[in-house]
Formats: sequence, structure tokens, C-alpha cells
Amino acid sequence: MNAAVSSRRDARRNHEKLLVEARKLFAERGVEAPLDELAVRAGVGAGTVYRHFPNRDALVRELYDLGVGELRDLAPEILAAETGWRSVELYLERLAEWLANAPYVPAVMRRMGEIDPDYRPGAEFAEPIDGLVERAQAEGSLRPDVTAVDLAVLVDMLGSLGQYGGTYLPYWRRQLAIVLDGLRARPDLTPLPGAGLDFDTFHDMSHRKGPRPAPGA
Amino acid sequence: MNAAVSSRRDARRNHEKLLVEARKLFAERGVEAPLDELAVRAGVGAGTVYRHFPNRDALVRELYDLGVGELRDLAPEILAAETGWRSVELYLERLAEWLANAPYVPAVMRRMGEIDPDYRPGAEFAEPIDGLVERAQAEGSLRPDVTAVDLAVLVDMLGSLGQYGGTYLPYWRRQLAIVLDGLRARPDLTPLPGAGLDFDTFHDMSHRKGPRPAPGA
DNA sequence: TATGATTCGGAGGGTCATCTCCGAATCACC
DNA sequence: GGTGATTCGGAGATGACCCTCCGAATCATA
Repeated sequence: MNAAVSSRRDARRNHEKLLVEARKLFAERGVEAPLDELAVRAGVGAGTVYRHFPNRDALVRELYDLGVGELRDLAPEILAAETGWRSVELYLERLAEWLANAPYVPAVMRRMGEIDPDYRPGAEFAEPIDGLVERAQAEGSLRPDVTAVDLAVLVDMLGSLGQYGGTYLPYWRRQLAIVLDGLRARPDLTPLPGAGLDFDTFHDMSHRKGPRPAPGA
Repeated sequence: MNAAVSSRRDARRNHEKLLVEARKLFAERGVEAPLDELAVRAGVGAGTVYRHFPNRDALVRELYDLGVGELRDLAPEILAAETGWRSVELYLERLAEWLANAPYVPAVMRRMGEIDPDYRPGAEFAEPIDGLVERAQAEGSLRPDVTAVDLAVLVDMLGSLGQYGGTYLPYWRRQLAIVLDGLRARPDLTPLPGAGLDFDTFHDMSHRKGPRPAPGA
């Protein structure tokens, strides 16, 4: 899966520098940003960029894989929380914080969908999230009509606040708190509209490119 | 402000067709999509594109202005609701629905920020939204610690669900319902963290490009 | 330090998008 | 229908970007 790491120090340093600058560049200008610009920012020649990443997609793929790795590192703490509700809190907080601090991710994800139509963003996380939701609902703290997909979508929503730039970061916790209050189980709640989705149908749905249904349906 | 509308029918028809196709094209491929492709999709020659829009930015600007106009048309119904709470509901629902159905908007907004650093997205709407929040809080239905900016940010979050494509649209009402439940005033709520912002400081904040503060602060 | 292997830098060919230009076509008006 | 003004279409000049290539520089190893 991973290309071998070079034994030369300059090669390792350049590879790392290119990844760092690519994240910044893709965040600012999208994944279509000129790679010549990447070379300039990283302080290397254009040829060096293409030695490390044969083409743009290879670079995107590596950023994606590294991101999935970072997420995997977040999982243990979230799943080991004392209560199910605390797990839900941590899930939303940690994931959204990670997303908001990694503004290159949406661009990379979009491109990944074009490169490889049947990649599954974070497929390995579907099962633990399902478990987390069941646990919190079993203890009666999480409203019973939400699904794991609903939570994942909420994470995306919160993460989209990264678009405002780093200065807003301390404030998105307000939106997080509002969402969490909306997720608590309460006796007088009216149930959520529509049917809950599972990850499979959600994936099919969000990758279909067909015409949108009539508005107001 | 607006360029004069041509008196020739073919010119008006082409102008309209170009706007329609530009919205689709920008939604699919971003504002950097080739304008030659726009010409093909609209069934006109490349020269015609540049007759109507001297450059890409002129096209972006017109799409932005038209969007603001559509929002203005939404305002009366939202503000005329019977109760303050219903006004809040309509505000979130109508705006987020509009955003989710207009997937070209985020791309256009981002580009607008680059073209014209001190444009104010929807500045004219700040005052009515403030009024709407005060009304709902006065009647005791909206939690007292949210601000108009919080609501506007929530709209952006909900609108970002347009990224999943039209097929998901019937389902974002679930996230809307969760957010609304989190916004209701309740006796036992813990107050939102951090300070509420007004539109002016929020605008400064979200357009500053400086380095992000240390995470975890 | 010497040596061979690996990596670097950046000039340049090929490709694609932008935008101009002007003869041909279309339109509004009479 | 005739007429002048406006708009259309698409070929082509200009410029940007992608990616390759190879002599020069750097590195690991002994």
C-alpha cells in the first residue's frame, strides 16, 4: 500500500514539507491549485514534486490516507468514555474539531470521489459509530430516533465551520452545544421526520449524480 | 449598478441561458470551470460568453447579486410569521433549503471574497435577523443565550448539506429538527460557551486570514 | 575521503483555457 | 421587405500549467 520511505534525509524532509504545504495550498485554493506553486512554497524544484508524487491524484490519495490515520488515532479515547452520552459528546467534539482544523479535507474528499468512484470515506468507522449510538440510546441519554448517519452528517456540518478560518474556531463550540442539546433524549420530543438511513444507503445516495428531486417534495 | 438589459430577444435569451448553465457548471466543477465549456453547454460561441460577461468575475458577481435578490424575496414571509418561534423555524428552513438547492452558492461566495475583500454577504439582512431573534426571545420560545450570528452560522451549516447532492435533500430536515430542538428555551439548559458575536465582529473574524490560534485554547 | 546511488533543480515541449477579433447572421424598427 | 445597429460564432494569439528530462548536487556507506 505505502511506497517505501527513502533512506535519504533530504528526500524525507522534502516529502514532509510537500505534504505540509499541500495541505495549506489545497485549503486555500482547492485541490486544483497549480503544483508549480506547491514547488515554490515548499522551496523545491518542480521536478522534485513529481518525483515524490507521480501526479496530483497520488498526492491527494496520500493526504487522504494520512487523514484516515489521524482519525483512527482519535477513536480509542472516544469509544472508551465512561458513559454513552460522553462518547457522543466526544465524537462530535473531537471529529468536528479535527475537521475544522484541517480545512483541506473537504477539497481532498471531493477529489477522492472523482478519482475512485467506489472509495468509502472512513468505511471502517461505520461499525464503531453504530455501537456508540446504540450504547447511548440504551442508557436513555441519546434521543432514540437518531441514527449513526445523522450523527456523521452533524459532524460534517460542524466541520464545515472551518471555512470561516482559524479565528472563528473558539466559537463553533456554541453550535456544538446547540446540536448536543438537540440530541438529548427528552420526554416531549416530536420524532424526527423521514426515515433514518444506514451508512450503505447514505453512501449510495450522496454519490449519485442524478438530477435532484422536485423541490418541496 | 446593473448593466442595461438588451432590447434584442436573442441577447436576452442567451444571457439567461448562460446564467442557468453557469449555476449548474459552477455547482459541479467550482467557479474555476472552463468558460469554453460554459459556451458549449449553453449552445453559444465562446465570443458570446465574453460579450455578456467581460470576464469570469463579472459572471460571479451577477450570480451573487441574483442570489441576494432571491433571499430578499424570501424575507417577507419569514418575518410575517404569527409567532416569533415560527419565524425562527421558517428562517432556518427556508434559508437552508434555498442554500441546499443552490449548490453553486458556496463556490460563488468564496470567489466573491477573493474578488472584493470588503464585500458584506447579505449585510442588509443583519438587522431583520436581529429583530427576529429578539422577538422570539421576548416571547420565551428561543433560548436566551443565542445570537443572530449563531443562527446565521447554523444556516450555513445546514446549507452545507447541499454537498451531498440532490438525493439527500429530503433528509436534511432531520438535522434541521435536531438543531431546532437545541434552540428551544428550556429551564434546565446550561448556557452556551464563549461570548456571543455581532455581525460586525463576526465578519472581521471570518475574513481575517491570519494564522489560527493554538488548538485547544 | 572516496564511491556509487539517489535525489534535486529548472528549462522546455506539449496541452489546454482564456479572451480578442471581425465577417456573417439576426434583430428592432419603420 | 428594407435598413442600420446589435449580436453571434469560432478561429487563433497569448499565456498558464503539467510533466519530463538530464546534468549537477547531495547523501549513505565504508
